[in-house]
Amino acid sequence: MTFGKHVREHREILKSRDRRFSVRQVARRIGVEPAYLSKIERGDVAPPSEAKTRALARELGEDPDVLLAMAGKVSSDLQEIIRKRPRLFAELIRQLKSAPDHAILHIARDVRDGDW
Amino acid sequence: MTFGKHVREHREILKSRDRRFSVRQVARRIGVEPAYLSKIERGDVAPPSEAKTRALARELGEDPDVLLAMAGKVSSDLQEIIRKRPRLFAELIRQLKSAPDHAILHIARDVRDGDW
DNA sequence: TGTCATGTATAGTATATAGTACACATGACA
DNA sequence: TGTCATGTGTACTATATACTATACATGACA
Repeated sequence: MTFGKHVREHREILKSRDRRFSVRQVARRIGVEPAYLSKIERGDVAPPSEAKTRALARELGEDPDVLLAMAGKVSSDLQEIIRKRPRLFAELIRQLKSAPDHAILHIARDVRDGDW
Repeated sequence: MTFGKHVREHREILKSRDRRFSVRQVARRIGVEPAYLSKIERGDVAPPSEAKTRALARELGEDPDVLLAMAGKVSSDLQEIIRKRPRLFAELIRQLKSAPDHAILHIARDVRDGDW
């Protein structure tokens, strides 16, 4: 599923229940021209900037990290965390490349619970 | 320490022992114009692309992830790993933001040893 | 049946990114 | 003392990114 199709699909679902989710109105709320959002949804142009993608996620009630990923981006706050300790994070992330989901989830939970 | 100063410093050290580490010769080996490398080292222009930064790291015997971090970038292979499972990695990385180095190292070791 | 909002086609713009090409002054050194 | 490599100043360039602005055809609906 491409970024555009995904956005269009979700927006259409919301629109079917609330007509404030038209291209024009959503565009207005996220701060872009309607024609631009239209082109984005049809894949006519690349996904928008991180800021606009975040606004769109908020508007559609979606996870910004997921939408950013679909846009081919990684959140700038995550990048900053990695850049501060590149060796440590690079190694860890590459180690986790093929780890099962539950392992990653488990580690995150342990860290959150202060098991380190 | 900026990217440029760092590169210049390290290249100069190598050059003092081996004159093949002149701006011109390093530039030639990494595939850029000498004037461009000169400008990069003096911070006259932004750091080069990921590919050139990697070539430079190889040339200087440095960790590419570290040099990329100094260039304000995160390796594209890491980004791809994150983008494939954005929710999991986003949560984990944010959890680890203020974790001590040894904790991250410890986790990486556990994962490598298959303790998951 | 007029108006109003809708989606979209077309054309254009500003800024950033990632460099090249060439010329020139300087210092080493044979 | 001529030549050669060195570092760098100046002037461009190509492509990507991230949009805006305007106009138009269409369908709803009062």
